[in-house]
Amino acid sequence: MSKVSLKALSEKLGLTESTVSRALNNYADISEKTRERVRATAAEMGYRPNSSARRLATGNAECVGYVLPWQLGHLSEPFLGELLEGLGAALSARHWDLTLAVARSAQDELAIISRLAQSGRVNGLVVSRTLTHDPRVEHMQSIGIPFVTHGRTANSAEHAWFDIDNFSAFREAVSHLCQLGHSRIATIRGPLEYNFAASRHAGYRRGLLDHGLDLYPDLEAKSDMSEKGGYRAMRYLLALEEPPTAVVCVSDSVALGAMKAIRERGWRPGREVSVIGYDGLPLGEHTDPPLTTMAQPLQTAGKKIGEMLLAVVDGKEPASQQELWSATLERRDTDAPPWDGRN
Amino acid sequence: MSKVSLKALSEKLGLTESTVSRALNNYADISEKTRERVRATAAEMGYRPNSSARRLATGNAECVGYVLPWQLGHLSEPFLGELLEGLGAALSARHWDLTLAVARSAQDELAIISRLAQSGRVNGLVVSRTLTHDPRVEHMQSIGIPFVTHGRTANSAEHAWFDIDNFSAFREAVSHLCQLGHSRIATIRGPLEYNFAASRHAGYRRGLLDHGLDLYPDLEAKSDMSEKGGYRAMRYLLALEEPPTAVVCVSDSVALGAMKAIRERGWRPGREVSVIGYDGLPLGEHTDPPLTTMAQPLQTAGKKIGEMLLAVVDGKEPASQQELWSATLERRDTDAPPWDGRN
DNA sequence: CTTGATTCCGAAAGCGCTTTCGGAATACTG
DNA sequence: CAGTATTCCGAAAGCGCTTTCGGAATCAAG
Repeated sequence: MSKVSLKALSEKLGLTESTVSRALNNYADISEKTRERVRATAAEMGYRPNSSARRLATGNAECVGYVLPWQLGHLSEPFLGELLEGLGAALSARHWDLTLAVARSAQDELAIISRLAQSGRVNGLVVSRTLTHDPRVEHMQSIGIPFVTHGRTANSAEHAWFDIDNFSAFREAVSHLCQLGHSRIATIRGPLEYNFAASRHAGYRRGLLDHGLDLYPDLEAKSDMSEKGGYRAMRYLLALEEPPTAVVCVSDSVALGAMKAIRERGWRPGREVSVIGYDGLPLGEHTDPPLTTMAQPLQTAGKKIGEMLLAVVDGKEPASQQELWSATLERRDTDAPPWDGRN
Repeated sequence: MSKVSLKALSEKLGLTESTVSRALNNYADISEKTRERVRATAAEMGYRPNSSARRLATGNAECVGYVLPWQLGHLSEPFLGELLEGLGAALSARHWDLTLAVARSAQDELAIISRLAQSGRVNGLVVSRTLTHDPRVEHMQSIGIPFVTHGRTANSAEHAWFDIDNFSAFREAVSHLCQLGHSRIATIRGPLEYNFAASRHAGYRRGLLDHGLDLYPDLEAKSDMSEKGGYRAMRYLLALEEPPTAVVCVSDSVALGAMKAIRERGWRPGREVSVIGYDGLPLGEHTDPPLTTMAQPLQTAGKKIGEMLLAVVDGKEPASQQELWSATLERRDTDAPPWDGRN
């Protein structure tokens, strides 16, 4: 692999390894002249410091890890690319690496975190899809490795996190429906262990209360994060004696399933039943009809997260690295006033 | 981070570092008894060998890199998750790591490949979305780092690759349309630099020839890999004096755009114009109407690729590590016989 | 011209682990 | 029981780089 070593380089230069090393690392006690000379021949010879050696000597991995959510559904993946790209961008500013920790189970996940952290392979970690009570967070805290979570937790006051304001997003979605004239508004919520699902659900309830509406347990259907789950939940809602005239869904994929159920009944999303999803997936523009959704800004989330992690690694107080962004209503064609039967 | 070192562990055991090391690494010259004793207290003390030290000593990075395609579109990302999960699975069998190389440009990409390879950070690489003439491949070959490409190239005889049989897939798609009775079959093709796009296009042409049909340049619309591109290309096709009765699209996302154009004209995909996409994206089930597509099997592609790369790293002949999988027609609702005007 | 302050570089130790080699202790032959 | 094989472990040298420290050379100041 790496053919030219520090030794080879220094011999060619007629200098000591230590001198060359310091020259390359911009130590002050190297004359500008030799520094340039060193740089030049280093480039010329194609010298690349051996990472392992460097990391061993400095005790710095120059690398952070991203814990890949296991069993991430097809549709939830638009995050992935954006996130990884952003993370990479933030890290490459320092020439740091990004290693992926892929686990097969929650147990496995903890073990992998331990290995990565304690073997000195990474200086920090980022985990996505936090649970309200997330064992990974406690684990990382006890290990003492810098980290930032993508999503808050129950004790997020103590750590660095990046999150979208799920609560406000759903509150706003419900408010929007109320202003359109709806009063029988259902929700299809996700597993409440997930912090984002719990927040969105709380936002839904708060939105109703804001407008003086009552909470009906019947109108709160639960689902997993899949289309199929949304489909089943919507069928349940449609089977109610008095079906809702609108439904807010924990995610776009769940909303997709819900729309399918609505169409199957011979109804049309955005007519008999308004539907609002969450995520702002681009594919929502191509559904039948195009799906109204709460769009979250994820273009630069990854970069932000990366920067936050670097800050924590640099010793910044974790609690100082917290960022809350907002989702915005993206109206397409599935939200409308309650149907009057005509049209 | 890692508190317990080999030294600490060996002192506690009353053994030499070297002995402990060999015990842990299953050397034959360590008695079963002490081996067990070492293992036990190692686990007890929570010993984790320092990766950098180990890598430096062995000269083995125990790590491979995945070159993240830059500017991967939203819709093409379903691959990403599957691929990374699979890669991770294959690597974790050996406790190897996966580091991500994210680039911002083609130039950048080559530089990053060099750095990763020549600094000894990775033992091998995998790159996706190959071009027919891919500079990355030549570069990796010249550097001499093991690699496998996700997609073939012009000189794929010489290296390891994993690919889907794009040619046959499109040939089959066209054949299917012919059997439905279509004779005026168009295509929306992607940028032909991409090997997959070129293959699919060649397959399209071959499919027509198979059925004794002529090739009409007018019916070959070009597009980038986006929905917008598909939209524009379809508008062009629809504006022809005699529009096609069927169109095969280089990807599902392009097909999505095409469907939009068809709907806008007041037609219906699968009625006036049949549409066949490629990828088998799950979201295709939720479009209007559900999109017929050539589905590629990517559940285990990542794992397979990982295993192939490990084989090459192990010294297996790269040319021996080549795998071609097939796509299958997934009929949904956008393929039908030419419309007779009724219904 | 001497002294003290600067510049600049070499020497050497060490990061934490692996691996070859040799030798002491034990076991096996006849 | 001498002699040869085996087991098992310790000693030591490195992997390729960083970093502290000290000293030679150069400079400015008196």
